[in-house]
Amino acid sequence: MAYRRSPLMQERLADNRQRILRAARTLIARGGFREASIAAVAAEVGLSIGAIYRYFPSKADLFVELLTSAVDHECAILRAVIARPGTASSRLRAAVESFAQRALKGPHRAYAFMVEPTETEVEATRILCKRQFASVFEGVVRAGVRGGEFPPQQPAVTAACIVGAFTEALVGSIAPRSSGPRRVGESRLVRQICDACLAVAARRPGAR
Amino acid sequence: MAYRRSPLMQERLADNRQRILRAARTLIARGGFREASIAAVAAEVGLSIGAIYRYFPSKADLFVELLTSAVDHECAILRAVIARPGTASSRLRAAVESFAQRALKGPHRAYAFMVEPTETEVEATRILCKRQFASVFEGVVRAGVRGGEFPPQQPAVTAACIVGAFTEALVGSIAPRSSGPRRVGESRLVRQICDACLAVAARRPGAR
Amino acid sequence: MAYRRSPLMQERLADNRQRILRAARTLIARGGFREASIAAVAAEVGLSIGAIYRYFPSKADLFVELLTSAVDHECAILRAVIARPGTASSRLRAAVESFAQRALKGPHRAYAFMVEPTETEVEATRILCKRQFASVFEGVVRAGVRGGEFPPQQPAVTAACIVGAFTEALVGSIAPRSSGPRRVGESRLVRQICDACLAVAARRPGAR
Amino acid sequence: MAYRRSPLMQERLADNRQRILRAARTLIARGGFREASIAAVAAEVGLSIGAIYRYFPSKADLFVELLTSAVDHECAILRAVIARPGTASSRLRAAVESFAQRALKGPHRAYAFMVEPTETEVEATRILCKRQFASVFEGVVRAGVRGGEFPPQQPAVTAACIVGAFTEALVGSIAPRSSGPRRVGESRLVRQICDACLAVAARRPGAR
DNA sequence: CATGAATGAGAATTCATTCAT
DNA sequence: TATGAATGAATTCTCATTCAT
Repeated sequence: MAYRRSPLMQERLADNRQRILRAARTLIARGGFREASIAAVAAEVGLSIGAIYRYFPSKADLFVELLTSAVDHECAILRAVIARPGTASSRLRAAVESFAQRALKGPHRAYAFMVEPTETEVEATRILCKRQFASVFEGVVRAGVRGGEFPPQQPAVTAACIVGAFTEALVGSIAPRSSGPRRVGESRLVRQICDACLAVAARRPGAR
Repeated sequence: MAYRRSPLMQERLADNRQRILRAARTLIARGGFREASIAAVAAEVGLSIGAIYRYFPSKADLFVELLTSAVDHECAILRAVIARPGTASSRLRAAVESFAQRALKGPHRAYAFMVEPTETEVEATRILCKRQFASVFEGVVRAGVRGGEFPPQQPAVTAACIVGAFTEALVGSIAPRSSGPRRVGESRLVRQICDACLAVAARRPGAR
Repeated sequence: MAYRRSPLMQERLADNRQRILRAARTLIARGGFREASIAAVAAEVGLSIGAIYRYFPSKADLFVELLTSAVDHECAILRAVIARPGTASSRLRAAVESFAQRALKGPHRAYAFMVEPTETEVEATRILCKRQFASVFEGVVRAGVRGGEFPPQQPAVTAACIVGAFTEALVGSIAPRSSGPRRVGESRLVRQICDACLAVAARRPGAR
Repeated sequence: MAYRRSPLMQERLADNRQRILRAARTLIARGGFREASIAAVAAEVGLSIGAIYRYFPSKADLFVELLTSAVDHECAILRAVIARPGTASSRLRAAVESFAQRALKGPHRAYAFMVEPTETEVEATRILCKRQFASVFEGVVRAGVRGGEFPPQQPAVTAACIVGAFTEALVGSIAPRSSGPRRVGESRLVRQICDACLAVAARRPGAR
């Protein structure tokens, strides 16, 4: 006698998880983690506060998943870019360029994901994510070393340096309130960042 | 006329500001900004909450000063290192090495100062600090370019990449709870980071 | 679909705003604004502190609304009294009498609303309220002047004097802790106050 | 062997009480009671916080005395004005005019003394002060009644109405933030206020 | 006798989480 | 099963008053 959920409704329900994540992303893009209270997320999705807790056991869990999925997504894109044929150098450059261009599109969001803090639990996840993120780059570097394109090195360290380099260079021109005058010349910025990252991988070991 | 403070008391009073800053640093090192509530700081110094406000008008002021002084101190050291005679390359390497070695001593602290987020006001200060920090490196890079040691480039971007590279490489292996297994080989890590940073400055402009 | 609130709950909820206002009024009547901390109000309603903030964004807002609604209510009554047919004199007298009789019922409350100071924001509202209040009287005075019943004058000043006169005369015999012996003869007091207010409006310009 | 206080110093000490009161008055004139914390008063006099407590057992006591002395002073002036020869009417008018002109000179201070709130203890004093203040006016009114110049009435009520009338009319154009456009025509305002107050005393009893 | 650092008891406000309906 | 009102603990900040020196 009860109403059956219409397929549409069913899809909507199945979708709720995604919609919540999407809403959280929107809020973060709008005003950083600080603006993304559970109440705000609920309002943004059009669900009740309680409903959020039906899908995520705690706020931390929500944000952990958010971070994880964002990084997963980003990594997938980068892996695809890297999988294309070409030298390690060209693929590394393409990956950095790809990331940089996306980050410059949605500054706030990139900032939050890369840098802005939250609860301890989320923080821990961010570190894991960064590692995962770095490991994508580690892949090309390692390939380049194997192929003799890059000199011997610790690819993990190189990858960390690369990720750090472009993050910092982007965040510097991205961070909130940094209504910088240097917003111009994005394409030049991107090129320089790519050069820098490539140089890190292609570096020649220095003096003892 | 008036009572003179006993030397002991006088020292204690003059010291309180420093003791508060020290306590805050301790707490930050222990658990990040998150653990450093005014109440916690007060407890750590052995003062009342109200007493903290005799020395700092607000929590933000306390942390801003903390950050500022830490960065000032760090910058002074780096500037001294950079001021020594030698090629731009050797001086850049020396600066990176110097920073890296210190960061590896107090990982948590470095993390909090470089990366961990806090209130908006402090965050804004961090951005300024990072710029100041980067400008030190920008100096050597610029010198190297002028001297023909490094190719033409935007020193500001290079400096950001360098700071990002070593921060990430250090903090990545350092971040809270990351009781990593890779704690080994610190000297090798430092060497690689130095190589990477030098490479960024000495890079050859790429394709396109 | 969703659970429906029981009518009882619904009423309770709809009522909470009013209950909070009522509680605040009670506390003010008991001990002035000073006794009406958010905590006290919460305790009086039987809600948690946080709950108050669901209904009012800040303490100031609560009190501003309290003041505004009290004055609105009072003004509505007075306007009704004034709207009745009759000479300007009789209507002015009726309004003052009406107010006086009500004020004598709830002395403390009248005191708090007319005189007791609070936070700046509320204070600002009180000034607006007083003006609104005075403007009601200004209306009759102006009518009386137009009709030749009262001599030419600045109705705004007259209204302020009238409001001041009856407030002081009432509050003076009313103010907190003034368990005065003069509580007697209320009807005579009211009559004298009415006479005084009428005289202000009907006054003949003096020397100079 | 101890240093003897120089006469100058002695005077200074004897004066401290007055200097503290003066400082408090200054602060109140500058920003109302809210700005007059014990620390601020101490700073203004150039004494230590502790020293204030040597002269006044508590903050409330300080402000009570402040209020009392201000009102005493004001009353003395008014009494002198009233003591001059002339009809009750002319003397009443002169007193109101005298007060009004002084109030318009130092708006903030008058506001604070007449209206702005403080601790309960001070509040009680304000009421006493107002009564004392009113009793000065009560005097002339009574004289006028006795001399047949004013009709029979309760002089206490009349006095309250008079004090209320001019206070309100003045405070209305005086209250903080009321950067009113009507700051003009002060002499006209004063005249109207005087007329109103006289009318209150000279009123004819109205309808039953 | 003076000093002013220190206290400590509030005050307002925020928000993740729970639970009666 | 969904709701969102209610909770309550945490946090920052204020200030009159005390008391060791």
